[in-house]
Order: sequence, then C-alpha cells, then structure tokens
Amino acid sequence: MTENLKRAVTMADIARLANVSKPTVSRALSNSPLVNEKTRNHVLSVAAEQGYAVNRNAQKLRHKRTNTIAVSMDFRSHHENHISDPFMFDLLAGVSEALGDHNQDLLLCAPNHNDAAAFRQILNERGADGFIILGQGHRESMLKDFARTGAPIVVWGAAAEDANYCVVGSDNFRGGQLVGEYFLEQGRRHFLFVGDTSFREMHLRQEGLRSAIEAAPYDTLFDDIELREFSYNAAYDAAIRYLDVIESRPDAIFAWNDTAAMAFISALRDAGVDVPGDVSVVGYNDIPAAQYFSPPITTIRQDTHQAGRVLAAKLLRIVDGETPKSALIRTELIRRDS
Amino acid sequence: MTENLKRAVTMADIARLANVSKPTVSRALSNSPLVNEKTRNHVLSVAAEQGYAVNRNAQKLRHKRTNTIAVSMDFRSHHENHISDPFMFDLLAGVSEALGDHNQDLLLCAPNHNDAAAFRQILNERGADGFIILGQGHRESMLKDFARTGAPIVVWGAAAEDANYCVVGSDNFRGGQLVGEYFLEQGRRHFLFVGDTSFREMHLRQEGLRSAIEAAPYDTLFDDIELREFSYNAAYDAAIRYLDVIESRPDAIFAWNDTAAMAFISALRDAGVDVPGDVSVVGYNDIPAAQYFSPPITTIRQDTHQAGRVLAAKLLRIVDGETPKSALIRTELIRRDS
DNA sequence: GCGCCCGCTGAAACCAATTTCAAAGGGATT
DNA sequence: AATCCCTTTGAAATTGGTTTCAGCGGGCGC
Repeated sequence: MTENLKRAVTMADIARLANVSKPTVSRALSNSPLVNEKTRNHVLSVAAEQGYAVNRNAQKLRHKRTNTIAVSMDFRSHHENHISDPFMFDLLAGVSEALGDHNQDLLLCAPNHNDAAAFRQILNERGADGFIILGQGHRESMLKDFARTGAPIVVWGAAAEDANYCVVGSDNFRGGQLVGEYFLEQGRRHFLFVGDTSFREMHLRQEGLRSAIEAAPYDTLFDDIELREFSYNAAYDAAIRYLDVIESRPDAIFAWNDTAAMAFISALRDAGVDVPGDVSVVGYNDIPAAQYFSPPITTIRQDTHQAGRVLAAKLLRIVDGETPKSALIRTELIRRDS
Repeated sequence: MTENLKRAVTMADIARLANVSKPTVSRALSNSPLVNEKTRNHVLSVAAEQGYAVNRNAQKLRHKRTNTIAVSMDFRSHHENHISDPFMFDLLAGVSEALGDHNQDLLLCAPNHNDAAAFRQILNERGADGFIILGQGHRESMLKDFARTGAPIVVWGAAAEDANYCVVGSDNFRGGQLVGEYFLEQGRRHFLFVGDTSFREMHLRQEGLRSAIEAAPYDTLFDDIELREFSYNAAYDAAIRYLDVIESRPDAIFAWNDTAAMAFISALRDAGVDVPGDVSVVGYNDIPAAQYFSPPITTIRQDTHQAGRVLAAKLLRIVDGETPKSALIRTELIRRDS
C-alpha cells in the first residue's frame, strides 16, 4: 500500500507545512479576498503538492448548507410493475448532469416506505438540502404532508391545482393535443385513449387529445381503456380483449407510453390489422426502442436534459428560501410510421 | 411554515429534555450496552417525540467510516454514444438495492474527467468509503493507477489477468459459449460475431462463441465485424455495408448487445433476408425491448440483482481491509424466436 | 467494616473544517 | 510624531456528534 487510504492530511497539516494558520488555509482555499495573493498561492501550492482535499463532512457540518440533493427513484415499484420504460433513467441522467453543474452531490435514494416520515428521515439523517422526487404516482397526499413539514422538494409529475409543492413535468395536455392534431391531419375519426387516468399526467394527456379532436370538422368517436397494469404483457392482453369486444375498430390509438403502444401494435398486427394503414398508434416518451420497432413509433418526446436542469434549478431556489412556480417542459411530436 | 425546515433539535436538546447527558443519549440511540434499559427507553421516547434524527455529517466526521459509497455512471458517454442500452440502469438499480440493504448511502457521480486524480478527488472530497465503477470501458490503466493509490474500488466489467482491483462482471465467455451451443443445436454453420473486441468483455464473448463452435461435428466458418460505434444506426449501416460485400451470408449472428441485434435484424429483413429462417441473430443483456421486438430476440440475461449484491458485498469487504477475488455473475440464455 | 468490582453516568477531548473577533503591521493623513 | 485606517493574520469558539476516562454508588466477599 503506497499510501494510506484514509486521508491523513488535514487542513492543520497544510497550515503547518505552509507556516500559516488554519483559518488562512481555509480562506486561501475558498478564494476569500481576506488573504494575501502571495500567501494564497503559497498555500495552494503546498496543498496541491500534498494532494490535499477538504473534508466535505466537516464542511457540511459547519456550514448549514450541505450541497447535497437527495433524489428518490422508486426502483422497487419500477421492477415490480415491470415498468420497462427507460424514460425515468434518462430523467435521472438529466438531473445528475444538472446537479453536477451546480456542484451539488447527488444522493440516490430508494425509500422503503412511501410515507412522509420516511422521506423526512432521509432528509434529516442524510443531511440533504432538498429532495427531487422522480415520479409523483399516487402519492400526492403523502407529498403534501411532506411539503407541509417545510421540506424543500421538487416533484416530477403533473401539478394538482392545490399542490403545496413545486411540480415540474412535461406539458401532458399539450402532448395530448399534439397527438390529436397528428391524428386529425390523417383524417382519423375513431379515437382510443389507453392509460390509467387516475394518474394526473395520464388524465391530462387524455384531455389534451380530447380537446384537439373537438376541433375536427367531421364527426368523431372517443373511447378509452383504463389500463391499470404497466407491463407490456398486460397491455397486449388488454388489446386482445378489447378487439374481441368492440363493434367498430378505432383508427387512432394514443397509448400512455411507448411500451404500451408497442404492445397494442403487436396485438393489432397479430390480429391481422394493418398499422398504420388501418390504425395509427402513438406512444409517449420516445424511448430508444420506439425508433427501432417495426413500424417505428410516432411518439411524444420530452426534453430530459431541460427537465433535469429545471428540476435542479427550482429546487436550489427553494433551498434558498424562494417559492418558485411549477413548470412545464418542452414537448415535441416525433413523426414516424405508426 | 409549521416547523423550521432546518433541523433545530440536536442531541444536546434531547439530553436536556431527557435530563441526561449527551453521551448517554448517544449511547442510548446506538444501542450501547453501557446504558441502563430504563434510561434508554426514556431517551428513545423523548427522541421519538421530538422527531429527532441524528446528523449523519457529524457522525461521519467523528467515525472514520462514512457509510457512503460512490457509484460512477458515465451518463455523458452514454448519451454521446447513443448507448440506449438500459442494462446499465438495471445494474444501478441492483446496486442501489444492495447498498440500501447494507445501510450505505449511494452517492451518484458522473466524473468529468477520466483520470485517476478526478476519481481520487471524489473519494476524498465527498468522503465516500469506496467506489463502485459501472463500466470499465477502455479505462483499465487509469483504474489501475486509481487502485494503486489505495482506493477501495470495485469495477463492473471483465478482469484483466494482471488487474490490481476487484472486478465483477457477467461470465462473458460462458455467455458466448451458450450462444454458440444454441447455434449448433440449430445446425448453423457460418458464424458472425459483431462487436468491438478491444473491450475485454466483447473479446471474451467472441472467444466463448468460438470455443463452442469448435465442438461442431461439421465444418464451420467464423467471421467478425469490428463495430466501434454503439448506436443503433451505426449497427444498421454496418450491417448493410457488410451484406453488400460478403460472398456467402452467415446463418448465425451474435451481436454484442440487443440494440445491435435489433439493428442487424432490421437490416437483414429490409434486405429481404428471413430471420430466423435464413439467419439466427442473438443479442446480449435482455433489455425489455428484446422481448417486444419482432421477432423477439434470443439473448443472454445477466442477473442484475445478483450483480448489485456482489458489487456491494465485495466493496464493503474491501473497505474492511480484505482483498476479495474478482467474481462472475450468473449468465443465462433466453430462448426466443430470433 | 473495609475494600473491590461492576454497572452506569457525565465532563472533557476529539473529529476537520469555518467564523468571529481581536490585533499586528504598514501606509496615509494631519 | 501621533492618529487613523486598512489589509492581513491567528487564537479561540463553533458545528453535532462519539469516545475516553474518571467517578459515583451499590452489592459482594472477606
């Protein structure tokens, strides 16, 4: 072992070696104007030569600010529900990048329990300044409780009218509209929305779709399937069951995400239906597989980089005591062949 | 604001309220046998009533152990290379779960620079006990340098013979063998390996494939394409170019991952080739899209949960001063229709 | 009755930084 | 020459825990 793995060199060591006091070293390292240029350079060179790095824990203890943001990602339910949608991970990547740019540490958490107390405890124990919660799900009331304790949080999702916390999400209503407009361009008449509208995001997508097709210059039909399971197989089965029951087939299907869209397309094709000839199917999220699928899937893309930046920026403002408004992220229709 | 968001209540407060001293509170909370049963219960009830949570930063400062593990994930190159393979994220999920079970905090890092100094700095500054590095890539010599500084690290990848650090990865050689055996079952004769064998993992997969087909009771042909770009489109283009040039078409293709397999299948089908009739194509990783693709892709699945557990367990042993051996993760052939 | 040991408790030191506050040194002003 | 001020510095306090060490009181053995 060439060098002891526990950092032996502390600020006091640097001070001794540089023939100055601890506070001077501290000031030199933090670019304080209180220290003389020459002294600073000397201290910095000694520090560099010793391979010194400040102990962030001591720093965090002393400052009230920890420069650490907790990010919760519900891997468990992700896995249990067979949500294979990599979108959440793109979002995590965006958040990671944005937090890095703000020089914040990212503490990745997968809370065991979905109650405000568990979240509160993470915040206190781990000493994070705030919490980015990826995915609101059905936890709105819990999050409300959590926010009420004064916890600085930002949530990815869709804002309730009476939310007491900052929500950032894609413009789901606009997303639905874009899909509706796309369908109308093609002269589609019988629309089917597939999703679980008990999720606010899904409800908005449905409403957006509906609002767009109301503008149709001809008669239309609107239908929906409430799909409460998230797996590909559940969606496939639902499609088969649905096709069995209906009298007139829809010619335009908007699925809550790309995986469901793929499942519906597969089911339709297996039943001998031509996609997109007979039916157009549109997804959401633009996961990578969407473009490789055959046919490549028309879908709504959300800018995950922007999302990450906005989530990080809002939260840091909240930590600073401001109360920024909820925000919507760019939403874009990606035209493919489905 | 019902309650001040900065934790006002400290151990000293609890001590005062419980009419004991700070050390007694500390001992009570950590279940030390030094404190009387009755005292402990009293202290615990006061703490609970006050919603007290220890300040981990202070704890980390005092203990030498921080109970924090840094995990590096190269989102940047992930994005730049259009690696859309969600496998790495499954791996992250596995690691997150395993670290949680060991009561370790997970610090997610995306290092700016790929040099040992940058990694060393993260370890020192952020005060992590060790580093899990997801993806070895071409950084072996850097990692060697890093390990030489005494940094406790575990790397996901394939171990070099002379590695001075612990490597955990799937059994790539065995994975290649499984694919080879699968091909032989079907009587395939002309094999094509697609990947970048400058990556140790890929080389092993290739060697595994080769070793399996050497057992063929008939004449075989072995070919490979060195594919240095990772995107679907690059793979598709490579396939088209390759089909243009070759004289006899392979009837068994092993692609380095599922995305490349999908690209090859698409290219083949677009060229009028029947998959799996004329050619069998096998991927690696079993990403969700593999089963939804048409045809569903035969692939190698790696147990990401086991991977996470092993990575975490090895690293914690290293932190404790042991030097565990590198390890291989279960690898399994998933038979589908490609 | 004396000494010993054991169980339990708290005062003070410690971890590695930052911040407050006092003061030294030097230059400018009167 | 005395005063003032400004730049630069360091001693000591502070952050919230844990650990060391000394001590107190009671039970037990002799």
